[in-house]
Amino acid sequence: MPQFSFHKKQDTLSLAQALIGCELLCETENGVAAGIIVETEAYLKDDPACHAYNKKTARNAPMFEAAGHIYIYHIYGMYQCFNIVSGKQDEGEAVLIRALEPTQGLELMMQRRATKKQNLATKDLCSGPSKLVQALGINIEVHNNKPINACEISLLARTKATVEIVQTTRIGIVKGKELPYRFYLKGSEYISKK
DNA sequence: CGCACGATGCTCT
DNA sequence: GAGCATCGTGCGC
Repeated sequence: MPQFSFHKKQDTLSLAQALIGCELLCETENGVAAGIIVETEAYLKDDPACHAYNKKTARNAPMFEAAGHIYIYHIYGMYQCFNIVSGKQDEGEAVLIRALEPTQGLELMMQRRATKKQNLATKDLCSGPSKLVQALGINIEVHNNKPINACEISLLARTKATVEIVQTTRIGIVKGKELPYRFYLKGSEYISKK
């Protein structure tokens, strides 16, 4: 399986689309879990919703690394979100991975995502940015600021020749709400709500 | 099914 | 001290 290759010239919006259909894997001591990326959001440097919009800080520092680095942050106290850094070095852009279609390690994902309710449906395992982080066993302490494909997390090239992609505004933000920077696989039942 | 709300703590002002 | 790129539960239909 060929790895996804990052091109220096590829801008963040085009990367956000290029990632749709690629497989994301995470290997831990418990095994491998993986899924096809079906939903992404781009965060650009002149974008008020972007974590790198103001200043470089301890939290957003990974966003200023080279394309292909991993940027993970804490949100709402109990969750984490996973991004792939894009743009040029020091530009501060990234793509948020919002949903996956589970492919490997379904049993493992079930255990990691277990709640009070039993038998979580496959389509609910990775249908949100923090859900997929849980399901894959991604952790800020372990994976933040590492280069993808040179650590426990791998990104494989798309196997289908073409995919149909829909573009909309982003979800769950207030600033920059009108910008059409969200992309998802047309017709997928694995994307996050709305 | 949809909607409203509370949990929970890191990050930056 | 306020805000936050979220999620699960509980309730009403």
